[in-house]
Amino acid sequence: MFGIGEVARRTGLRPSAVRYYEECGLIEPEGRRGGKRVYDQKAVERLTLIAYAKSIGFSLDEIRDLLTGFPEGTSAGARWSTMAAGKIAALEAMAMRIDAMRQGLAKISHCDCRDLDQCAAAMTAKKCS
Amino acid sequence: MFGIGEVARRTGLRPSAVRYYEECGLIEPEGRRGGKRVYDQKAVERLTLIAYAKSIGFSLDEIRDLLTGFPEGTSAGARWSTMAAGKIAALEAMAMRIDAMRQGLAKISHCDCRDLDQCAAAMTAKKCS
DNA sequence: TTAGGTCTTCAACCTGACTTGAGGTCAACT
DNA sequence: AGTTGACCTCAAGTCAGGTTGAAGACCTAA
Repeated sequence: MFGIGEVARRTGLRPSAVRYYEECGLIEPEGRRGGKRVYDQKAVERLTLIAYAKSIGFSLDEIRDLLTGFPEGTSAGARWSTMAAGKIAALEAMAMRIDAMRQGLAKISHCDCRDLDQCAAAMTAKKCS
Repeated sequence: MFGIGEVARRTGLRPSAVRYYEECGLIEPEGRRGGKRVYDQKAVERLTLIAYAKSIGFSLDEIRDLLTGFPEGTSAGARWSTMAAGKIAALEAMAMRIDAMRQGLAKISHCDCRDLDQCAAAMTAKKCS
């Protein structure tokens, strides 16, 4: 049994984040002892899962769906792949966006306008090389 | 000479955004007429430039630097390439981050854990395939 | 007894780029 | 005279994912 500080230490989160996740409905302490939250090993595991889900792009709302938004007994694979479907498309879009930004940056890096005013004028005229 | 609404229409921005850019020091109206902001063609061009800079990843703070943070007479190319240097690295990092997320998503999509608890336990044990 | 350490709650703050709303001005048209 | 419509200012709200601070409770060791 761990206090919130210990759970935080074990998961790399901060206590305030753990409380915040509780407020968002992602996790509940196993109980209270003298008013203090008490957690078990499963909480550590669940928080690790949450941290991982976050790292691959899920919002807290989505993670709550992942954890509680499926019929009891739905397999992990089914949950994950349902949730991942839209995310992958979003990542694809983001990757294309980044590529466009990179090309934009490359283009303006060898701009030979005299000054920004000329550059701006060229842009407005849609003639900026 | 245009009012703020006309300038906004020509640049695809909203009047509130133009006022906000003014507050941030990115642009000034050419003057006031009866209390109302009045803009010239250069303002339209400058706002177009601002919108473009935003689209390739610059923050408003960075755009203010771009416009006003160089010695008078610095060429457009010099300004852009200075500003772009760090951005390109940041984009690279972001692209790698997205790739990692994509791989994470692909991995968990064919997870064969019975349920999320098992999946979480496997993750904590660093044995999640 | 007192200090230290860990925890509690609740409200307020933070970032960035705006938007929204209230309440008012002003000129033009009917 | 009245009514649009475009504009003004200033304060506050929005989004997410938390953090920070104040004020207090509780336990333990010196």
